[in-house]
Amino acid sequence: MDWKKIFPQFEPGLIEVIEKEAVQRSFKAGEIIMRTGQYIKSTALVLQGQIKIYRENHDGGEFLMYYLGPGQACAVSMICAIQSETSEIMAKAEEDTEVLMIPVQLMDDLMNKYKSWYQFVIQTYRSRFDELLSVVDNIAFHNMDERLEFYLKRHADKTRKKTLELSHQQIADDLNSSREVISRLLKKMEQRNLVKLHRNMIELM
Amino acid sequence: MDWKKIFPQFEPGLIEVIEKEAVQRSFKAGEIIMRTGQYIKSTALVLQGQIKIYRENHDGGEFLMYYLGPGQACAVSMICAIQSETSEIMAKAEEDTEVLMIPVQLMDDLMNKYKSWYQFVIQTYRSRFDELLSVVDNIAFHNMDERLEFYLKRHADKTRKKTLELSHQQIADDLNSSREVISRLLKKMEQRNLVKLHRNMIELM
DNA sequence: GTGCAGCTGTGATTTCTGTCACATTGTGAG
DNA sequence: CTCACAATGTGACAGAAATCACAGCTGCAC
Repeated sequence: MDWKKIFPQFEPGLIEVIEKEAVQRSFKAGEIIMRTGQYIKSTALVLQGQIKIYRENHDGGEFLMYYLGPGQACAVSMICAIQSETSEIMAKAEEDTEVLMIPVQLMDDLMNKYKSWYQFVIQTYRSRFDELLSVVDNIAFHNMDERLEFYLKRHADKTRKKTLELSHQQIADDLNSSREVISRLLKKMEQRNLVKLHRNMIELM
Repeated sequence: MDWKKIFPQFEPGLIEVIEKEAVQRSFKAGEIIMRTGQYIKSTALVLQGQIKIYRENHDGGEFLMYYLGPGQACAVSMICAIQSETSEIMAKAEEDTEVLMIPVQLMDDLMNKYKSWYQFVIQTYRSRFDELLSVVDNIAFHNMDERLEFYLKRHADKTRKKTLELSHQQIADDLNSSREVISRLLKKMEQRNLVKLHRNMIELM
């Protein structure tokens, strides 16, 4: 797998270092990549697949924050990595996923030596921060029906498909809501001709 | 005002540059320092006072994210500054406030040259990100009563006082709720002996 | 086929929150 | 003191969402 195509902005020297020091790892769909409280030893760059970043509640509730796709990196792991701290979030492979693990110890050095790495890190902070902001906006200012629409759109964007293979229960989990509520809201959306419902699949109109 | 005492971790060379290039500004209590959509020309280091960072809704709703006190800096302004982008948030002086404005153009240079600045920036990202995470936790997983308790505690921590000078309306605004709801919840807290209510003032027990 | 497990639909009920309407109380200006 | 205004208390009601209880349906294993 040629990871250099996925990070075309990286400069030659940086590529060399990564080539030498980083480890490529695979995760199966559904596998937990990182849990709350776990010690972070490396920063993950996503090569292929999707990683779901979410928060977990003391009593089992989940709450989706965002997805990471190819070419993206986990801001939390970078921040924690730099300070060698523990994770505050959960990361799970949504599909079969390939990541490049860059050891913590390299971070400072890369930041200093390679402009393209420095910019990549800053860019990552920026976009994850923005994403978190829009998440806050959503739960602070919008009801479940609007949050559901936003969720479906975002999901469609990520997968580039108009048909989402999701059960109502999965959606409810991501939004920290309950299955019945989601079912009812989806029905209403269907009546407004925004979606068509099938078993394990939602078609966006 | 001797700002060097507030940022003791800064190295001599860095202090010199800041001394030369930065501008000190004052804001009166209640003054808006930055609004949504505004172009960012500098990063703000807080010397004195409190700055409230919040999100504003299209129809006037507010939502408090966090406060910045002396020795802290606005992560959003740093991120935006580095990329010369516009702000997504509102910043308001809660008290009379002194800040040190560092021009955008310096950011890259400071990051490269001064380890203590680099670490300060990383530290700022880290703590703001964490703070945002705990905000998300709060609205995602907790009801208004718990959010109110969390809010009061956080406020007490910030001001280091057990008596909070707040009207119910102010609290409701910060939590994007309504005055009546807050009044009732506070009454319940008083019955549980967690607080004592006075006019324009809440005493934590 | 039979049976089972996992989705989905729906009604009834309850809790939480927001909203409206109004009464009451404290405080400062004049 | 009096008036005006801001802050607070409270009841009634409406809507959103969670929860409980079931029923029907689909698809897979055997």
